[in-house]
Amino acid sequence: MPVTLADVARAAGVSTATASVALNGKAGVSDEVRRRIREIAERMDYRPSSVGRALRRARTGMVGLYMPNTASTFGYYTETTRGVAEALHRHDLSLVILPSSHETGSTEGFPDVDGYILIEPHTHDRGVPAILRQALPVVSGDTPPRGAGTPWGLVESPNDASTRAVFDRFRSRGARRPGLILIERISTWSLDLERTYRTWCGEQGLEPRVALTSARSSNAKLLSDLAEWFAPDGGTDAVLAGGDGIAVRIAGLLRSLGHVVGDSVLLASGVDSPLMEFHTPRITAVDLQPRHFGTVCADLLVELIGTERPSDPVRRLVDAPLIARESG
Amino acid sequence: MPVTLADVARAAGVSTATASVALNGKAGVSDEVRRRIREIAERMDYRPSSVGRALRRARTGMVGLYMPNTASTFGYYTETTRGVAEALHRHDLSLVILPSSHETGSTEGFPDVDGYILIEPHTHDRGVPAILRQALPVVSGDTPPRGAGTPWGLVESPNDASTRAVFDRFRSRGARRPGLILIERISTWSLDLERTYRTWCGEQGLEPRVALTSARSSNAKLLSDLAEWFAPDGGTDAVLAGGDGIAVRIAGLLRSLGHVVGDSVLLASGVDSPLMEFHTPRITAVDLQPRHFGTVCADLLVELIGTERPSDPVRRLVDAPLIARESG
DNA sequence: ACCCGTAACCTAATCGATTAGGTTCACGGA
DNA sequence: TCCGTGAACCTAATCGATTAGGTTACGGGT
Repeated sequence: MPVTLADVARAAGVSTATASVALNGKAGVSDEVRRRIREIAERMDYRPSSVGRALRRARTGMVGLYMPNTASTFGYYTETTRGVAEALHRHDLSLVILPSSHETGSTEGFPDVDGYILIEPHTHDRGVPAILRQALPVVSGDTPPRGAGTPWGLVESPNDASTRAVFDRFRSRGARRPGLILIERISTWSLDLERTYRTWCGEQGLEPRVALTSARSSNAKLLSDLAEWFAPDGGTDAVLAGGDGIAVRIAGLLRSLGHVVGDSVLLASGVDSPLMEFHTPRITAVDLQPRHFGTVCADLLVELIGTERPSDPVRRLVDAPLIARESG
Repeated sequence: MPVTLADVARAAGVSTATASVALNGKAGVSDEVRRRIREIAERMDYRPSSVGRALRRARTGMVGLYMPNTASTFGYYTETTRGVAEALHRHDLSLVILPSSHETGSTEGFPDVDGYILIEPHTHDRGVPAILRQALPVVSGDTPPRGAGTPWGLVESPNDASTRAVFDRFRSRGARRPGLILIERISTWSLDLERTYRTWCGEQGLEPRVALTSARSSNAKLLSDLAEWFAPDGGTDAVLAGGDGIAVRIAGLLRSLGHVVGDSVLLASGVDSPLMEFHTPRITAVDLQPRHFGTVCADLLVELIGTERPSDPVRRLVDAPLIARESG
């Protein structure tokens, strides 16, 4: 039994209409009455019901966040989520975490929202096209897979530029056989990394070396798989690893193989995190600025809510600087 | 302009009351009419408005999640959030991420929810008492700080038992001067670790060695701080580190100091994660089962919503097994 | 004195779903 | 035949906030 507008109006001896107008700062009430109503509302600790308001305004004030249910990179999603939540809050919107509808591809049971934010939409995730099919504003962080539909807004990181920055740096530090290690090929991000790397290799006259490993295979398995890859002579002498977790893992395996990270083999991570800064040696990484990325997604969605669907997605770019450290 | 119940009713030639009853499977409609209404609703792709329903039922179907805004342990929060979101979804509830009201201590601007879940409530977080003050069901994952208020439900991990398990294991592997490294003293969890460790030291006739470091201080700083702590003779020879990130960090620093992790110094992490499994050497850790923990919190809250406030918090325990690995 | 404009309020409809409380009608029993 | 009963529907109120569209009453202009 929370305090309703009617309670406040009754206490102030006015109609709900007047109370509403007074509290919302609209014209049509005397300053005197407005002051009194405000005071009474304050004293009664009146909080407008978001439900009543939502019904009338045909806006729920909710934004749905959809992310892959495999958290491949560790701090990244937490940071992104926080960034989104805080930015939305500044606009009086709330963030709802949507369950993965990965297999079902159904938005059944999703709450009513004013728009969606998609983070890292994966190619095989059936929930992604289901969301894009709806007539609501969608901002996608990273390009959705082909055929999934077109978002209203698109927030991108310059993956090509940062990938090149990593490999150019490897090259300038004397690497002759740089390689790339990925743990998945289902996000646009990792596909970008691989494509750019292969192009770069072509330009440099190098043979590309791409290893696809699993986030689940054991260290022993991975060690034997990669032993040849990192063989002392003719092996990979610089590697970009997708994800902060995988970079730490590779660093350990390289030590087991007798390598010195940052010296006999250069290492960089495609995703920066505190872990990269505090690893020994500190690991060179691309800072995707997840928190900032989240706020940009949220702010763009806020702009798009209430507008017509644009003919082409509105694009935003979030810088992703290379943080150079000892490892590579 | 989504399809409303009235649209369906009109198309079926019945009143909204009949349509509502038919679609909700309540008695009072003939099977024939029910079938027809269902079919029409299906064909029109009718989705009940959660707002209209919420207004009438005086339930929003939303649960608020409040977490510390410092993500001290990396994958932990993502996992917990997913667990909560999925469990709630099974009960047709949605999860809203609340912004931190750390400094303001105000729930102003929070959306209307049916209950709250607090994860790791920190001692100095003013949002925690603000939430507990409300007349809504709250489930707290970890005990809230003294004076913050009493939650309706409490989900705990056996921190004492798992801390003891770690140090008993250190002891059985020959450690003589085990120590504890924390990065904060504001969560019940870390306070539990420290208290249990000190008690354990008393029982064992050992001098406790607790180091409080910051998640922000540089490796160089930390290395010089800890050099004496880990001195070859008489230094700490086994350490429990709070958090997966900090454990990896300590592992690196120990290597710099000439130690062999798992041999000259034993290392364990208070929080397990894929990182611990894939580090070289693999790091012994307490598995807090964050995903499961999240579902237990959610399920408990669902039980409590709609009931009277219990005189004492309803308690649930989530097991936290020690995952023994090479490091310690 | 009369008219008109306007500030300051109020009445009532509206958003969508649910539900208490009718109304109708068919059928069974006396 | 008449009444009672209950199934099958319907009407209208309700939840809380907003807002279009009145209704007063007061003041200025002529």
